[in-house]
Amino acid sequence: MGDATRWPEVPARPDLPALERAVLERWARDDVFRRSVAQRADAPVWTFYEGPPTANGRPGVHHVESRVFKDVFPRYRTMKGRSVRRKGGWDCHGLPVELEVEKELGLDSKADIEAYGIEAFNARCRESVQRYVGAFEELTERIGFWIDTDDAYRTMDAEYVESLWWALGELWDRDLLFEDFRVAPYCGRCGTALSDAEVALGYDEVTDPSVTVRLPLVAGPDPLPDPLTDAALVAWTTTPWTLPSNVAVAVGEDLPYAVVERATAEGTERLVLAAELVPDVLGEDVTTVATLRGADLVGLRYRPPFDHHPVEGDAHRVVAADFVTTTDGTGIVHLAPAFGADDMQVGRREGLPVVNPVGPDARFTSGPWANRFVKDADADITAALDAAGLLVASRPYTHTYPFCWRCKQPLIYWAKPSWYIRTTARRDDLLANNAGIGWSPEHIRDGRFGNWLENNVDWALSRDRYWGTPLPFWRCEACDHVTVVRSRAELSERTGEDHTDLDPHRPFVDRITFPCPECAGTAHRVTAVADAWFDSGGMPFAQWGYPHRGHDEFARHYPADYICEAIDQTRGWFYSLLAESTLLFGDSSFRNCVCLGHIVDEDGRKMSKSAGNVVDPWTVTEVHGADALRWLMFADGNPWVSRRVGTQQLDDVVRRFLLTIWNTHVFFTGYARIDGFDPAGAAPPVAARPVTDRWILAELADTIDVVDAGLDGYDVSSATRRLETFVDDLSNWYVRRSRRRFWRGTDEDPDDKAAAYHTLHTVLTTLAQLLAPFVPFLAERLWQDLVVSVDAAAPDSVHLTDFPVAAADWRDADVVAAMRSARRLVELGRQARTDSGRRVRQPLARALVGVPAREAAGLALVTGEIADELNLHAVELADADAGVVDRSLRPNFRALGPAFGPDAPRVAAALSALDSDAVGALLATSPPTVDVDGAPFPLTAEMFEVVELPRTGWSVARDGSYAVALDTTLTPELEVEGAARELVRAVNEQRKAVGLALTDRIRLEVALEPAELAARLVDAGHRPTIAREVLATDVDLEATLAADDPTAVTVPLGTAGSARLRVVRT
RNA sequence: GGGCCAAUAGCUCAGCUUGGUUAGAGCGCACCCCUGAUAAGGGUGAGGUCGGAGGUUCAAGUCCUCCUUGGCCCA
Repeated sequence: MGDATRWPEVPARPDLPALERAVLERWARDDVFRRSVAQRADAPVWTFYEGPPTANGRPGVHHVESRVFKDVFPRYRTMKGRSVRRKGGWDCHGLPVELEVEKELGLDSKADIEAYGIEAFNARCRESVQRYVGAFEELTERIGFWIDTDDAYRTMDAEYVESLWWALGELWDRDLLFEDFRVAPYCGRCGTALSDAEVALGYDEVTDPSVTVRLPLVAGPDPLPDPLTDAALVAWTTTPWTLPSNVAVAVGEDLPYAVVERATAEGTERLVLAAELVPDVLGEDVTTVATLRGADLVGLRYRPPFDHHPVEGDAHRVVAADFVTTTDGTGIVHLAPAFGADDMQVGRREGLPVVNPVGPDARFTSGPWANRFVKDADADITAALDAAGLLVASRPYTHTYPFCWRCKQPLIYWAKPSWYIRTTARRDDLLANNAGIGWSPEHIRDGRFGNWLENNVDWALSRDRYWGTPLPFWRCEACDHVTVVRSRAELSERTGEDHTDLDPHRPFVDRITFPCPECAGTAHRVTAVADAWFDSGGMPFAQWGYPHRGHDEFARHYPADYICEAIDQTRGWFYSLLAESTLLFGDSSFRNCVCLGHIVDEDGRKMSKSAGNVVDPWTVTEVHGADALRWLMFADGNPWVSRRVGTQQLDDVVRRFLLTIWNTHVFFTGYARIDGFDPAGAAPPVAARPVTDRWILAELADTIDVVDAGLDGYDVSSATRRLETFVDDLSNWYVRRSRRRFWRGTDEDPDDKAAAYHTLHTVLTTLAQLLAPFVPFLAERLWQDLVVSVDAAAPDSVHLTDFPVAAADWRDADVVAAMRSARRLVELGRQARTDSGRRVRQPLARALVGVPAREAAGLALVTGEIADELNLHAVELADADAGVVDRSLRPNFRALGPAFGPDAPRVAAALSALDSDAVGALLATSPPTVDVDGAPFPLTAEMFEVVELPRTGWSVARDGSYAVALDTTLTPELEVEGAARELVRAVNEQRKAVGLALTDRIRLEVALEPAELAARLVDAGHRPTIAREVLATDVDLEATLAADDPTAVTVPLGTAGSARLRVVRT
């Protein structure tokens, strides 16, 4: 062994957060992140896109989740030799930012904002975004997410906005942009449409008047078929105020409808509605005249309920729609495209007109109820229907309805002009590109995301807001011609003024006009801004300012190999990325996508400020450390299921995993210091090392394979599970079995000791590399202590190393299998010892073991391990021929099933029932054959397993095909040997009790009871063993120790007697 | 109302893709061991009709259908 190494002193109980802060300092001082990227500069590129977090609030634990998942795979790919640029990004625009600023400024509506001034308002938005960026950057660094925040793109930067302008220009040229009405939830008092998120804030249960109306059928080009003559459709709505705008009714094509007749004051009438709903709507007093399918009604015409508003085009007819159900209403749905998203969609398909007599204040603009808030007109409209003889019924209807979260007014759904991206024109491309994406979990592709794409609707792009990417559409006030401007340079050309330094935000761009290229008019910008999702979906090109600049970077980093966000982004970022790249470039901008579940508290509840169960990431990092949080994220269940984060889970990770690794490290480093182990010294060849060493190296090789394959396939679960198992194997089998090899004297068996040191050192350093992507702090500390401190030439950070590759001579399937059997047998042996009351310290002569036949040969490798672990002199394979075992058969259904089909269970039962002699007879025949109800069934060797159970009266434990029988006989020799072991243990305990160092030598004084035990120990040759084990230079087994000597202790020595002993340092 | 996911030990989760007759782990619990990893470590045990009902199959926790409950997304 060398002696020049300087192993660091490693504290038994680490302060993990402090350790991490020290690592952070080291990374910063040595510029490790930058160097890890720089040293791969010429390697093949692997591209990661940062899905920009909206910096409109302080970061929470859920941000940590996505950020550590964004970290682990780039770290891994870097170690695998790829060039992985980590460009950060910030999503700066959008309604959440505006709302935050509105709150700060005490503004309450768009009118307030405009009164405050758009320029000042947007300046505050910009400032608000920047305020939180700092908080994100700090947390990002603390959790070890390596991302280049200095190089980050910002969606509010002029170059970014210009890229989006270019993209919109491309879409315009390809006829993929258009303007049309869009129905959105709208507050008439605030004068603004609300986002889905805002609408979700204001749902409330209310009772509204619902009306059921008759719509008399009228003959169209063809006369009405017989049962429908003089009949009326029965339609139902909870928004009577939309009836004046009725243009059609919808039926379900495959639903059954009934024509019923009922008595009225004037005679009889015929009504048409869904057959299933007749009793609910009309009661029992009706006669069914005819039954037909919805499809039979399609195309029929009816008289509209009101005629206050001019209706152009082909209206007032029956159309089919798949959203029609029979859960309530009449199965005939009134359509007013101006006031319902479904209605508008059907209206587009059917070419229905839009009748919209409602103004931006949600009041009627014309007709008898002009200037009335629409919902206030419901009662009068119902009365008018009744007066016209159209009202079948009017009932209060209780449902949840959205209200404005600001002013509590009921919202209406209202059509307003809006810009759309014609994504439906590329639906097949979207689906095809989606099919090529590697989703995790896979079901996203055909499930949530695929379904969403199947039902794709055009992307509503415009928002009538302030803090966003202004749509670069300039419309001529004279001829309506639209000019799409792709850059500030183009704007300069068109205006003849220099706008190259323009801030391309409102209100600056709004002020710019230029001559219409088509006529003599002047073009003004449309006032809308883009949906913020258009910003983030454009990041693959816009982050480089492409195509105005950044051509090389774009070419090099498109598409992304990997992106990751929470699962709620399917319709957000994942969609906007796919839609924009499909429409602009024809392919998907990302190849693999990991979707994450949500974070919940330790009891599985959603985290929310109001519940007071929000876990602050800073508290976690300061109490448990970032590695603990990271490992919890990676190892707790699958990434896409919601994850519980709380003290209990974090404590568990620290104790069970991180500290187990640390304890192993402490163990190794402690002894390496004592022995001055030099890892550069000659290592015994693996094949020459003891079986335990070969075993742990084989397990290590397998762990490398599993972790490598897992990370390669974006599967952290199987990787972390394998690492947890490996760490447990290492600590609780390898180290525990090997302790003695480290602390016994170097001169006893130098080769064995060298093998142990080299093996454990290899394992720990490799483990550090395997852990590096997951828990970068602990991995770094291990690497520093185990490698950098003793090898000046080694990479000075684990994150600068290559991902480990298993050496060929580590792999050893036989040893792995044998050790698996051994550990199972040891378990049984311990059980047998417990049952028999023979504690492990008492040596026993031998055990007979039974294993499945295929494992018998390999068992020789590990019988020594079993004997040692169970403190046995011999472990022997039970031998049927020696007559000491009973044999029985265990059927193997895997082979029996296919061979015998329905007979398999009976054959299996017959095999299980055979006694030892019958088994012998069966094995003696060829082929082995079993009789079932008189019929012979010839068997193959695969169809059963021979179980050998020791026949002796020893202490037996059995599990399946494995069995252990302990010979519990205590001979005088074994008794004395047990006494020697007890004595050694007691002396060592005493050494510790009096505060001796591990290396101190002693003089041992022992008085034995009975006195002749001394002679028995000496005669059996235990004296030198005792001396060696307790580092005694002198052993006196016949000392005289006074009963009241406080420096002496009395201890029992098993069944042999007891001892009074004293240790004296020499 | 639609889509997707989940349901396995007291709790948290593996196992399901590729069906095989003994369903595993951690925590917790009970009992015990160890005392040269020691403010650590380890063992043994109890604990399961694998949400329910059908079906396919020689064989179902695993595949299929329906249902129940919870979650997410959308209407």
